[in-house]
Amino acid sequence: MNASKQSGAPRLTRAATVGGARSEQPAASLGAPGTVGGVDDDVVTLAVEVLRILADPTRLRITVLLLTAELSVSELADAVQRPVAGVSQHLAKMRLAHLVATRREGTTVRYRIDDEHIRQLVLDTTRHVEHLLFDRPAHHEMGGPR
Amino acid sequence: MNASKQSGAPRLTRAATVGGARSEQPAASLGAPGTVGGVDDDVVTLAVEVLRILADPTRLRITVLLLTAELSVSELADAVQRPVAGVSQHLAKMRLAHLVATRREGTTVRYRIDDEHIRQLVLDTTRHVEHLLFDRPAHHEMGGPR
DNA sequence: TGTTTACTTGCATTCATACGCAAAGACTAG
DNA sequence: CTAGTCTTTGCGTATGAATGCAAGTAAACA
Repeated sequence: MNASKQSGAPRLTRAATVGGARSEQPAASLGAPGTVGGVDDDVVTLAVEVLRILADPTRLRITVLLLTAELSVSELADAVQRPVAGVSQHLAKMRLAHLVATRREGTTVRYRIDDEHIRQLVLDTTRHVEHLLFDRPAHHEMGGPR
Repeated sequence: MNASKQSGAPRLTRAATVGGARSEQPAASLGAPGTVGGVDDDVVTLAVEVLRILADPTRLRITVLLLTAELSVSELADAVQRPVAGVSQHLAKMRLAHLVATRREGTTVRYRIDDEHIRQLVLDTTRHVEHLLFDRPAHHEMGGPR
């Protein structure tokens, strides 16, 4: 019995195949090389890296703020109501993943989103989640200060 | 100095405000109530919950597989090349977050994505990431199997 | 040069999560 | 009821990540 193959996932494999460079991994059973579960490994890796960064309240807020404005660390810290040092750490990770770009202006550093794909990804994500929230009234409430 | 307000983020606040029910939190400084950094709290909470789930290689692969087919646990386990028990655990979390729905068929359980918003979110995400990968050839390689 | 402002980095603590393994449920078939 | 799948759940462990605090760097200014 076997149900993987490319029976499902559309061109997820193809698209990345066009992209060029990728890591090599011998497929254990079947499917295209560099592919597991019908999804290209590199796409999964990159997607996970980006999603992981967005999957944090503070970073998500920062990202959304940066969608429309170029802001400094202290401005962001003030906006999301977190200590500056912490925000800086988050920004460092976002920078490592190339989600944001920086520009120095005197002693302050202004952050922005320079990648259009990232911008669209965030816009679409928030949009879908808003619809999701609209369709389903609160499911999982239950206190838990955090 | 203050740079937050709604100077940036578009209707992220409005949209959810229409949605109705949400948690209550007194804004520390300013901005709409139930809002931090110009982004609605509930939208952030839900988004983070969903993103967290997608931000795992196995779960992302499973999700993509379920985009186009209704599969059983063992089929999924085989496809993503992971032990059945582990896949079941992942599916449990996805179920808790209402990302997937199940249907029993004898001894087997078939999983599927029943929410159209989730489907679109995943499709858009993978699409954007593919473009991302296409534009930028590998940035962060560096030895280290797995 | 010394000081102030703005940001970054290092470190320790704490909490969350993924993984593997083993046991328990659920359902079909004899 | 017993045997055999398929799936779920519990548990211990190891790894990863967020947070707070303190020290370090960078640029403007007196």
